[in-house]
Amino acid sequence: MSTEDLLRLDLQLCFPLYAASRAMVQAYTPLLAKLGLTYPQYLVMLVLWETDGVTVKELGEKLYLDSGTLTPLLKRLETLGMLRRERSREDARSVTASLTPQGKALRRKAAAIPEAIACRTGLTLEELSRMRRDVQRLFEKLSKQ
Amino acid sequence: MSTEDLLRLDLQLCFPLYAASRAMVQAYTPLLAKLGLTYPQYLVMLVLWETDGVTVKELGEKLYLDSGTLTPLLKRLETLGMLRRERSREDARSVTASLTPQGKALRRKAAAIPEAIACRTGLTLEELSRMRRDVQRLFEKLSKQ
DNA sequence: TCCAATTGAATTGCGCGCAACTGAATTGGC
DNA sequence: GCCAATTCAGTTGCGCGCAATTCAATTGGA
Repeated sequence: MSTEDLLRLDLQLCFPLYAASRAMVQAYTPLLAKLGLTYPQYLVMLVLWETDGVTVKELGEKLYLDSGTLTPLLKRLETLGMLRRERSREDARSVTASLTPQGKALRRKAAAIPEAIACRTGLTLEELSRMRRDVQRLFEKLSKQ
Repeated sequence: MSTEDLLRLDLQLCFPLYAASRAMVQAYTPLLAKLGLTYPQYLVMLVLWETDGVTVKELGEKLYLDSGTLTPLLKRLETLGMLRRERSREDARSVTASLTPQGKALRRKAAAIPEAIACRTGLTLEELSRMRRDVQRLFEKLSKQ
């Protein structure tokens, strides 16, 4: 392939990835709007529904986001009444986010979302699983070093 | 799979996609910094290097971005001296972006980027090609309707 | 030839992402 | 026990993305 070709938009992997990621968020948006959440806020809630009471640092490690993104996002979720933020007693540098009853209750309303999205992709569960694994591997290659 | 499982972060396709897309942009960032470009600005340049003199509308159709994103982005590229923006004479509603000599010249410096990124993924050209096709198909499914 | 509907770009407002920095708390080497 | 180095959250600033709106130019039907 020539240098000419290598710069062609339709031959890049980055562009479909970028477009698909945005289209995925757009697919979630109307479903999440019913819960009053944005997509990144939904990711934080997924973590908290699995493991309540996590620090900003732990959230950052799971979601690959830093405090510059998470601090204002968590403040918004706190304002919405989904969680409480409080300084850790053991280590006053860290802040822990814990679900309110309302935040916990939202889980039931979110339960229908994954299947709705899976349907939208038109892929079988096996295809979805393989794709997730492949994209995950790509992420790991790109993120290390 | 239970509803419990369906909400697990590590079983979603959306999250690897979101993380990989951001990691891909991060991989480009230091390479593009040498050209003075951000990743979305680079995408606009890719379009212009293929087809010089496109309207905001055409750019939006190729990149799936709207004027709210493109107008300020194009103004920044104009300030950088990469392109000129001018009202079309045939239809005064539309605005055309055309490369300056400096914008055209930047292509040569960008020529090395695609291969550098391809190496970073650690995938063969066949694997990259298959992945691009799969992600492209996912995008098409998600974006229609 | 009107003029209502449509189109295209620009603007506004908001929520990310992220780099760079700040400041307080903790740790670890001596 | 001291203090330099590190860690953690928060802040600032900027560039997207995108919804919603505005406004001017064009189109198309009566």
